[in-house]
Amino acid sequence: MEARLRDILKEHDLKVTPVRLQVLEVLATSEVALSHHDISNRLSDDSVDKVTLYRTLHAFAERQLIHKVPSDGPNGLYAFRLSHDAHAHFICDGCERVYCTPLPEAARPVAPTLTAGFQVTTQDVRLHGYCPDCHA
Amino acid sequence: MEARLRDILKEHDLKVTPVRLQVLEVLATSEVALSHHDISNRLSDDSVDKVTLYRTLHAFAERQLIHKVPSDGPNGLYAFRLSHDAHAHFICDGCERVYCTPLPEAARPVAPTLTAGFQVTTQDVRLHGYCPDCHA
DNA sequence: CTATTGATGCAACTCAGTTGCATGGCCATT
DNA sequence: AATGGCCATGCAACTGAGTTGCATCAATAG
Ligand SMILES: [Mn+2]
Ligand SMILES: [Mn+2]
Ligand SMILES: [Zn+2]
Ligand SMILES: [Zn+2]
Repeated sequence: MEARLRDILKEHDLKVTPVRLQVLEVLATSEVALSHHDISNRLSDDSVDKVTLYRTLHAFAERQLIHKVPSDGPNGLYAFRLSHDAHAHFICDGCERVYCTPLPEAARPVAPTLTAGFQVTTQDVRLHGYCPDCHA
Repeated sequence: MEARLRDILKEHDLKVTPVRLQVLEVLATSEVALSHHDISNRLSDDSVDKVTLYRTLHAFAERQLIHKVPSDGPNGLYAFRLSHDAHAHFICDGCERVYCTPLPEAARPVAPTLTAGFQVTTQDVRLHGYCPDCHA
């Protein structure tokens, strides 16, 4: 496990450190997008400074190891990047959790020609609803 | 103009006040989504308290007069609600402005059957690119 | 093993947004 | 037109996310 994480960091030109290994493990094994607070809580070593965690997240995002997820709430969410393809974010209106899911080719909106002059480069879809746990 | 704004407020069961009229005018005449700071700057009466403005925005959003736009940046954006239909948000990667635009029926992603158990109720699309002003 | 570079920790700060409370203005009733 | 209830407003103080500067320490190259 840890050997695999070491490799991921090296492949992205990131120095291997205990903090980074832990943070990466938390993100790589989570099914949902996590906030700074969430991650901090899940770290086995609870003495990691908050600033260090922010900087770690920035470094990971810069190297495309993770990505920041647009959220409705006030604080940022981060998720491990599975693929670079267009994907969707499923936001559960029950538990507020955000699932980062692949989006079938067929369900992708074709970049529409909006009002003339708007040039679309990338797009992403946000789905609201209820996750398995919250399904009424 | 102002008579029209008064009507809109009344139709949404909101008491008519000078602050609300001004804030509504700013939002109703803007082509792009605005932050608390943006709105504050555009108010003719610059003595409006920031808390009052926040509460005004909450009241408007609660009554569906406006809606909060999911943004990448740290602060919230608000836009006048044109229709209740699914629509897209165009985010200019040049000037950072967010345009709230209708989305052609054909370009709407069909709620995909994700992993079993996820129930989709609503969806919205985010488009990144360059607006007319920033078009290279 | 040593040197360099960058990762970490700590303190102080900025900024968005919130809460409690007192005052004042909108509007319904008379 | 005057009265009064209710809620919109303003002010002050607070919370919480995220940032910046700087000193120290640890990961890796030589
Ligand atoms: Mn994602
Ligand atoms: Mn919108
Ligand atoms: Zn849920
Ligand atoms: Zn632009």
